[in-house]
Amino acid sequence: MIKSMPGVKQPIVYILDDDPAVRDSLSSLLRSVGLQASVFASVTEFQQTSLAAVPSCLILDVRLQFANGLDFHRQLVAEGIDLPVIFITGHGDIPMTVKAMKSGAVDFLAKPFREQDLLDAIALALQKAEQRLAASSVSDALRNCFASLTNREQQVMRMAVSGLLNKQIADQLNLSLITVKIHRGNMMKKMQARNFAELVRMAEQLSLNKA
Amino acid sequence: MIKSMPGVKQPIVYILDDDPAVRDSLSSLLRSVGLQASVFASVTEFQQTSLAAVPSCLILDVRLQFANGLDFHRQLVAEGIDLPVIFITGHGDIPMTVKAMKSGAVDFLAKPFREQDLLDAIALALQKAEQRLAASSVSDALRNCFASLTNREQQVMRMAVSGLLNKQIADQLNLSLITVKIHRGNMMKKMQARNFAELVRMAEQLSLNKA
DNA sequence: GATACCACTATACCAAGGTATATAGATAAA
DNA sequence: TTTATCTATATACCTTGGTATAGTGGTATC
Repeated sequence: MIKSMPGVKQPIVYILDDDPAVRDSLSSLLRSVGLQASVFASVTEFQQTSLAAVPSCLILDVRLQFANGLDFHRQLVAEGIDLPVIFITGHGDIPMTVKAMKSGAVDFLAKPFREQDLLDAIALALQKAEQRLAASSVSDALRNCFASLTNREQQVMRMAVSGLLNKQIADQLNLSLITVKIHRGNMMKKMQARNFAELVRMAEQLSLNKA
Repeated sequence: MIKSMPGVKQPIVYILDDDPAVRDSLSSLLRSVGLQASVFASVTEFQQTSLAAVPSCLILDVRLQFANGLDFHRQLVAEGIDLPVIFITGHGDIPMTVKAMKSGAVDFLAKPFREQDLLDAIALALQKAEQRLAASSVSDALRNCFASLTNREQQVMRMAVSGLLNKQIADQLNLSLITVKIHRGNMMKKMQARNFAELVRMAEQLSLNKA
């Protein structure tokens, strides 16, 4: 059903539930469809694990022994860990569902649920994870390029993409025109921008205008 | 509580519910906090109304007499009518809630709910409506500028922001260099772009690269 | 037929961008 | 000490962008 494609790494489904029976049944369900599962009994146990750099999602019980799944989800989001989350719960209600979905959960399943519903949710979550991974790897590459610039080159890039002429940049930085041109040329090479339009779009992705 | 600010038009809250008692109680609740309400008993009645160009949201009953609120919401989204929607229902369950939230609803309230919860949801919805309105008015202005360009000028703009040199544009369009320069100059004036970087960002907003 | 708009071209000129070569001071690492 | 990197500058040269002026031809509107 789920084939291992060349180039795309094997996805991982994390399961965080304090009930051993649930952990077992879920992980065996996942294995039966060829998905790799990784189970955790507590928030602390999960936090001690470093997440693999593959498309992954988290199946999260709302009511954990020592924690609230919703709060933990919000904490993950606040920490910038963008892991698609699927909630499962035995004691759900509508306000809880709304809260979970507002926080960005992919799905919210009340027990008992159909296995297929969970598998569908996982498929969607992993798809989102792949997209985010692809997007972040692009912007990672961009950030690396930008970080490889010297301070001056970064300054010149910011000012250039904001629309300033070389002459204006030179005035504001108290430099000669030729110096600005050279910084600009080096910057374009390091950023691997084939033309100025491309550079402007890179700056947009890096949100250089805002910061 | 909700003051009429100068410059910001009076928001409208649409109410679509087939129960007259609900319509009455909701609209009097809204009026009591100074909000303008506009009530509808059926989907057809709502569709016959042209929406005002002010921040607005829709309070939508899930179970209507001749229609499904969730489906109607999806239809609105599909038609590009981006009106923040708050669902209310007397017979809700978790899957229904998930479906509504996935479609982009602002909130989902099961009766009986606290009045304050609804008012909070409305405040959030109207805030979103304002943001969308502001964003769309900006891109409307941009689209008007772009539409005011002649065909040639649009072509030249697309090619310029994709990074092509005037010479390359001239070759591809079988024009002389000077003709391209003139189209480009006229285009910059009409787009009110102060520099090329700004033009690239305008093109991004118009998503000229995709289409 | 006059007017307006669009598209296209040419000449001429100036401003701006970009590169190569060469030089030089400052600083930090091997 | 040598090496490397960053910073800054100058001269020279070429390409590209942009504008003004002037003119041609087509099309549509009044």
